[in-house]
Amino acid sequence: MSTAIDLTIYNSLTGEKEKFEPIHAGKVGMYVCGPTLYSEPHMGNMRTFINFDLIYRYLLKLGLQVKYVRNITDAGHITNSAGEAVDSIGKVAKLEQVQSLEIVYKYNTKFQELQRIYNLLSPTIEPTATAHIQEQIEHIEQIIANGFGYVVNGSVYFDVRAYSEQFEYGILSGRKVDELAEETRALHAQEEKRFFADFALWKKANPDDMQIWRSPWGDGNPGWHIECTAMSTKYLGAQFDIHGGGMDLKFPHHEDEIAQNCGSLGCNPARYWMHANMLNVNGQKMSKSLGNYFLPKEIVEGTTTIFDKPYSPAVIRFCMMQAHYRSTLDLSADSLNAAEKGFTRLGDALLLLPTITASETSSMDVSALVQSFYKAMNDDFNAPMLIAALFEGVKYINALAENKATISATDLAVLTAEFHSFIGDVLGLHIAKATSDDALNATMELVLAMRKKAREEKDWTTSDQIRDKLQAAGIVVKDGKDGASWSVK
RNA sequence: GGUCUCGUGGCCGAGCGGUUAGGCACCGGUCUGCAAAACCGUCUACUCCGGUUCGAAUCCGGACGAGACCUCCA
Repeated sequence: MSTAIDLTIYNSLTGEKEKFEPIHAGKVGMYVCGPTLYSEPHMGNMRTFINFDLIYRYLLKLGLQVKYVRNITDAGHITNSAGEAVDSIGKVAKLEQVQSLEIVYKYNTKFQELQRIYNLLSPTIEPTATAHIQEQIEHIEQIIANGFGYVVNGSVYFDVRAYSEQFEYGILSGRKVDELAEETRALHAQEEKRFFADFALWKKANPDDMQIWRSPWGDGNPGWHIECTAMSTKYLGAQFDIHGGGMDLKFPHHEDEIAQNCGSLGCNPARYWMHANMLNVNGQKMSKSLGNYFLPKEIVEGTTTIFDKPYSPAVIRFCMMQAHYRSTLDLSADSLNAAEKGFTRLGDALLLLPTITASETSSMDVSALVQSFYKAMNDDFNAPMLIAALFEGVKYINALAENKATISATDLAVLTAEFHSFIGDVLGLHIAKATSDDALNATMELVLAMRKKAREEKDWTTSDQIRDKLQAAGIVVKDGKDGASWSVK
């Protein structure tokens, strides 16, 4: 279809929508910050991954050859609000009295399962931090050699002041180094740093650390940001096309990634920085520390206390797709119920397509409709606009089914192909077809034939009894113009 | 306190200078033995106050409100 790439992407780096031009024509390198495996990812985490899955899917739809790298953080010391280096995985491991790797393995298994449930395409590579300690060390050595890092007592820090003389620290987040000084609340335990804004590249091992690696500076652990620099460089090169992640990673994580990449290789790692917005609960960001989160599995199984019924992964995905990736989204029972009905309507229309017969001409400009699908997604992956356009198609399809509109054979083929493609391949929504259970199909055929006979004889008691008993068994009978149809609830 | 984002009809949520977003709900209709479902139609909003403009939800200023980040976070 639309072969020319006419994609616009909002670049967090410039704060503007820019025409997307890949470094290598026809190819895209994309890096997205993945989960830290010290707990099960919650629904908010999933929204980010679902959004980047959408982006990945659309890039593929455009015929681009995408190398999508999403890391798995299975080691690393982050710095908490008190300025202390913390190994969050080790912390959980200690609590549960197991080894770090057991924690990582446990939650990775869950994460992989969630990816299947929510129909996320697998990234091209999912590298882990622990498998790239050597690369991280090499980056740190280069940063030191370039004069942007210093060693103190077995730890290595990034020298923000030295860096600021040649590069702009704060280019992504809009922060100014001078202002940061006054803004930052008083921190403890950072007497090793030369400057308050310096951050750890390598942290000397504590006696009770569960995971320790050798380095030129002694035994220790990598800092929180360096793994992404090491892995993105290794798999995508010094500079690639798109770097994504959650909005909350903008500072300090992505800012520091830029600093490390510039400090080591002299360039910003990515041309386009993309940030997905947060999932809110009652107007507040869903987060572990606030405790206002629910798990992606709970909502599918109907075991969260927030919702009184389960929702299918496709409905949740659809609900999320109705909001733009850069907007916050409040997931509520109301919005999910609305999404459920809308999704059914969309799916029904899709299933109606094979029953449509072609005419000489089309009463609608199908080409324009299909172009509107592309136009929506080309505008910074505007999925809500795409869905609105799809519903234009739904109206048309319904009219066709009732012989109130016409479509040519060529247009029907195009519409069918693109409808399936945009719903299935791009939005990643799986439309359930009628059951493939032959035994059930045959049984239902018999039952409905019996009911039809009863109805013809105006035996409403039998007819209604069949309908009600089936409903109780979870099968809904719908009486249409051309006889009854059924579906499993 | 600093930096930034946002305030759209009953709800969710696009649009970001002039045209109906869309979905859900409501209401009306078609269909129907009844019901459900399905389909069609209707409703018509931009926090407030100024300004720019022929024209503003959309741009500028201010007020009020909400949220994010400021070394835990997707």
